[in-house]
Amino acid sequence: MSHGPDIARIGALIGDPARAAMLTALMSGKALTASELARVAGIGAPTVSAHLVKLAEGGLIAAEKQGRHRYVRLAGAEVAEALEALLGLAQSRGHLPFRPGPDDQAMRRARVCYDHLAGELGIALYRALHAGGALALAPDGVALTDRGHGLLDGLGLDMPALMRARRPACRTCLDWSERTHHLAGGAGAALLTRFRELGWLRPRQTSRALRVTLEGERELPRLFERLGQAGQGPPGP
Amino acid sequence: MSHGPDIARIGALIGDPARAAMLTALMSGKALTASELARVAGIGAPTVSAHLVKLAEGGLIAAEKQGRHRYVRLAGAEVAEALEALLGLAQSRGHLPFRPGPDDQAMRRARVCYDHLAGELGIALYRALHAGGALALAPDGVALTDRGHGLLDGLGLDMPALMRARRPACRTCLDWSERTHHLAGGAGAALLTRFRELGWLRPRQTSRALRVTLEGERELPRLFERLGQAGQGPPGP
DNA sequence: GCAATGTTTCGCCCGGGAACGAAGTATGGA
DNA sequence: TCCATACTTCGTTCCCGGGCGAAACATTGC
Repeated sequence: MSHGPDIARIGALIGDPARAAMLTALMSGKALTASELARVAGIGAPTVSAHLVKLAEGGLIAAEKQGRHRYVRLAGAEVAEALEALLGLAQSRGHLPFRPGPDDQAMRRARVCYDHLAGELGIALYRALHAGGALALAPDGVALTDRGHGLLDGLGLDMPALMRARRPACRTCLDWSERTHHLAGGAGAALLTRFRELGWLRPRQTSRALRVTLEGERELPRLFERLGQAGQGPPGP
Repeated sequence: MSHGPDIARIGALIGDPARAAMLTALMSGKALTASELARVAGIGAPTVSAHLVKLAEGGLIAAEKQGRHRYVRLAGAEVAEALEALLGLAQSRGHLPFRPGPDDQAMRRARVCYDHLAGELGIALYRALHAGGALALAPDGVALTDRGHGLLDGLGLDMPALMRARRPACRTCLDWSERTHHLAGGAGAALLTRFRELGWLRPRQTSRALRVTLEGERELPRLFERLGQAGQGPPGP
């Protein structure tokens, strides 16, 4: 009898189409209400309620009552990472949605992955940071170099808060559409927030895909180039 | 309606206890026969046959007839990585096996993760390589430095073959028991093979856990120290 | 050839669980 | 206070899918 964690319970939770749709919707990072999830999953309110109980028992979601609404979000970045890994596997195995619609292209361009940026833009950001010498390998993953610290500070991120947080500043996450890594962790989240503050990216109502504004189209490539060129100088520590 | 890959199909495949047991057993990297899988999963031969059809249709396993046996293995490193991610999530969510037996401790010490080393020893290997400056951040993950190339060559790995292969030499994989990264990819696989050739690690019949031989107990820590100290010199490129 | 072993196909049973309608409970607003 | 909204609980239905036994099929060895 083989040992190890009980993978089947989690698989079964994700394996139901309605629950999978709900979890995928929650990958937007937004906290959704039970009735919004019902609409997303195409099922009735009682059924959603039952599903939420199971997902909560399984530790995949966290719910919070607020007035007469019940706001639901993913239980944490860990859950999001595992879901993203599964999305990647599904993608590579050809388990695609009914038909790749126009939304699909928007998803590949830029989307929210729990709380950070994914898709082509997410990859470009990661590559630029890497090229600029902002990232270094740490014994437990990726870490910010001094130069990276300076670059992000220059972008207006609240670096003291980032370093104070319990959450690791840098993580990597396997991007399902690009099949390579993008930046997650506290810094990844802060960067996405900043891009929204700057009006470069806007969330959509219906999907995880992000809309790139005109300013974003102009400024983001410029930023990536600037970050990447920071690496032309002498290498950091 | 949210878009993206169809995560539910894969979840459902993994969500059945029998199939989950089979997949977990296949994480040993060994190709198992249908009847061996039946014993592992505790079900009859006809049921296994049906499961194998589904897993193959889902792209999770690859089967190969050889005489009157049917050898089954995971469809690739991608599948193994996603399963390991799920194992990690299950672990962190407290979805543990019935009781943490003695096997459990062996699993945490050293085990096979598809074709490379995982567990405490896997982490120690990764840390040593990192400390020794053998690994560097690449735009698409982790890469071997020149020094790393030399170190592995010194260990007797067939480096030309490794570089020639289509498969990336370095990947990282999230270790479920240690909650941090270990080395996967071609180099990870080659290192495990080498440790077995050297008689430091031996596979077990029943589980993914590896037995550390007396030589292994003596030589592996020594090796890790040697690798780590390589980094004391001037930093590589 | 025949027996032994390994795997698949077929037919059947059965349980779990997903879904809904209706009724019950909480919250907010008029 | 009374209604509307949001969610949950209960009871019921129904179907999907896992499981097995028996038999068919395939391969090896004697």
